[in-house]
Amino acid sequence: MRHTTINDIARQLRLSPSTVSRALRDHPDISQKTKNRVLALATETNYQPNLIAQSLQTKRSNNIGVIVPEIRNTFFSTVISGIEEVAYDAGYTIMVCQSNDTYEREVINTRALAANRVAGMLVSMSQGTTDIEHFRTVMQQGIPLVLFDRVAEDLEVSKVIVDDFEGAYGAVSYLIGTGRRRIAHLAGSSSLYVSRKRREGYEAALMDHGLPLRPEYILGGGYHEEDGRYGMHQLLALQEVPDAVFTVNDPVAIGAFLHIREQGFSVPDDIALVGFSNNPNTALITPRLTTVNQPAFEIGRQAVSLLMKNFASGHNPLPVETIILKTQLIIREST
Amino acid sequence: MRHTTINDIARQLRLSPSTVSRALRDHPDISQKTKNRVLALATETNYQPNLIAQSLQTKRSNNIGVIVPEIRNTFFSTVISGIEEVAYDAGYTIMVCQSNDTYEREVINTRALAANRVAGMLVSMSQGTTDIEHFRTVMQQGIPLVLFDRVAEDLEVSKVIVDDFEGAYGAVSYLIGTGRRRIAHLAGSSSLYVSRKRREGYEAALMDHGLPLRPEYILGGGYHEEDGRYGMHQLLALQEVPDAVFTVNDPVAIGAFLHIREQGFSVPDDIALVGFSNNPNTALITPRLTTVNQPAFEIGRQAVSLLMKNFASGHNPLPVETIILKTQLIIREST
DNA sequence: CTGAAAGCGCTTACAG
DNA sequence: CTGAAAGCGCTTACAG
Repeated sequence: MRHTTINDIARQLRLSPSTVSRALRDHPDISQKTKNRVLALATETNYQPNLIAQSLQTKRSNNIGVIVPEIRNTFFSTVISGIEEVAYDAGYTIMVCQSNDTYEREVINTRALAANRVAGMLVSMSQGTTDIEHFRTVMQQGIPLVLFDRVAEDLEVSKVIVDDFEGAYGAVSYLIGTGRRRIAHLAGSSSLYVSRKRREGYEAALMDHGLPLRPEYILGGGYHEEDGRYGMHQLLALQEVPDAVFTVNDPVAIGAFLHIREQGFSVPDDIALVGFSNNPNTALITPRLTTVNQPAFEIGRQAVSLLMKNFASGHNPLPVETIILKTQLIIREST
Repeated sequence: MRHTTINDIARQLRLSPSTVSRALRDHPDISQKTKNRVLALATETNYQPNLIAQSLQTKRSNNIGVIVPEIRNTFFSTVISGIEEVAYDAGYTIMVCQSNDTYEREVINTRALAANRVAGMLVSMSQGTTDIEHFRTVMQQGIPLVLFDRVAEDLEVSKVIVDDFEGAYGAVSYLIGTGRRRIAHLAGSSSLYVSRKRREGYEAALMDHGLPLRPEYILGGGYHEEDGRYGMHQLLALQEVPDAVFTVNDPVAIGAFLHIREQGFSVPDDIALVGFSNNPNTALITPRLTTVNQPAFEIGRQAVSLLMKNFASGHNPLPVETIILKTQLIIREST
């Protein structure tokens, strides 16, 4: 017998389990004397309520599910920190899954969390996800869902994002303002809404300043350092090498930077560079990288808060809400 | 009615819940025909077993609790990635808590996870923890526990660590080999076993090479960038400024580096620098930082594996085991 | 091959 | 103020 139960306490005190249960939750009906006896024995036997049993009974869970592409990735781990922070204060524990950027695993993750009857889910989509039926299933099961950063455009669900278009537009406009004319874009995957928005911001900035859109300057790819290296490798092979590169995120910017340096070019003299996210390590590189700040911790906080608002609303579902946080161009030495 | 239950299926098929339960778990007693009917309806109604109810009944949980000082901190988020990877393959989901490096919150975290009746716990201790009674409680409750990286010396429990002494000894010996003689150490908190071991390695290396131990060269502190800055600030104020610094971890090394640079000194010309962990961003700084590699992802993998070995052993507890992973000195440009 | 019954550890109307 | 009973969604001896 490892864990003390309510029945153990009831037996020892010659009370009914109902009374013990009420005493433990400080029900007004119960006499102070009984409460004291129960509490004393509970402390003595190190009683801890079985949350599993409690959840089954009350149909309320104190767990929140989180799915991200990769836990080790500064942006996501910072978001998770923010989520945990707020969840902790509200008495929730988080269950964390990673999709490894694959659709299959994301689907399995949503199933596992649903089977665990989490109170709600917070998801940042995998790069490989185009079918969003699994999210519909989650919602049909009555599990509140909030998407953050990597969201699905055509899913009617609450979201927390940043002004990706604006952020990209501002970054590219700034590059143009510093005299750059041949600005390339390492764009990530077009399957992700967030990437499409950033690309649109890039394109709009060029057009608004009367610069041509050159297809060879827009390269798709992934979101990791190696994708940045590879993309940069391709750009350097061009007839007319770009004089600036705006990347879909910071890891790609860092990969691009490393490749540029290895090839003997200089940032920013030969090529200016702007990333997206403001991961801490962008400030560590020499030259320190210009980047678009994304408030990762705050995204996490807002996402859980939004989710918990749904818990509070009971069974009448709240209207869908999209929170758009402001980005900010952090100008440093790579531009 | 959101989630389909076994009873729903039983009613529709005019079967008993027991039969449905058996059919679902492919029990040999049940006829193939019945199994087919059950499975078909289960799929159609999108039945997902209620893991909560299952856990309560079987007294087995498919959740593993993880407590780290901080989720956003490359080392820990990488360990968590490793944990999730192995846990996922074995059908477990992880519940992640952060102690924010405080004892109080660590205690609350262990309680919350115990109340959730996790199958086991994986913990890296907070800086503020000296009393380890809460871990004893966890063990008394029959919850397998494995400590990693930041472990308690006098707790009889399985652990996954690296050869901290060796790692430190090797790093400092290397510094001595390159001609450095005034080697300081930013040592972290002496409450942590891991820090004491690294410090011992530092001291042993000095002594073995006939160098004096200078108290003013050994500075306690925390584990973050700002602690490195502050420690370095103090070292630079010394009569005789050190010509090398070995730090308890990489964030501290980075803080020290930034302060050195801001003060107009050069790494490694004026001061050589060695960190500990080999966080990815140490390779991003110019000059790239020499550091002691700690296999973070592997630490995570080994820790869960050890934990799961305990699940398998049933109620006869396994002998305590300590896995010591090898470190490796990564020589780069800061030395 | 299938079902009735009991129970995992709780909570909560309903009585008294 | 306290207790008996039912039930949350499952599983598993025990019968038949």
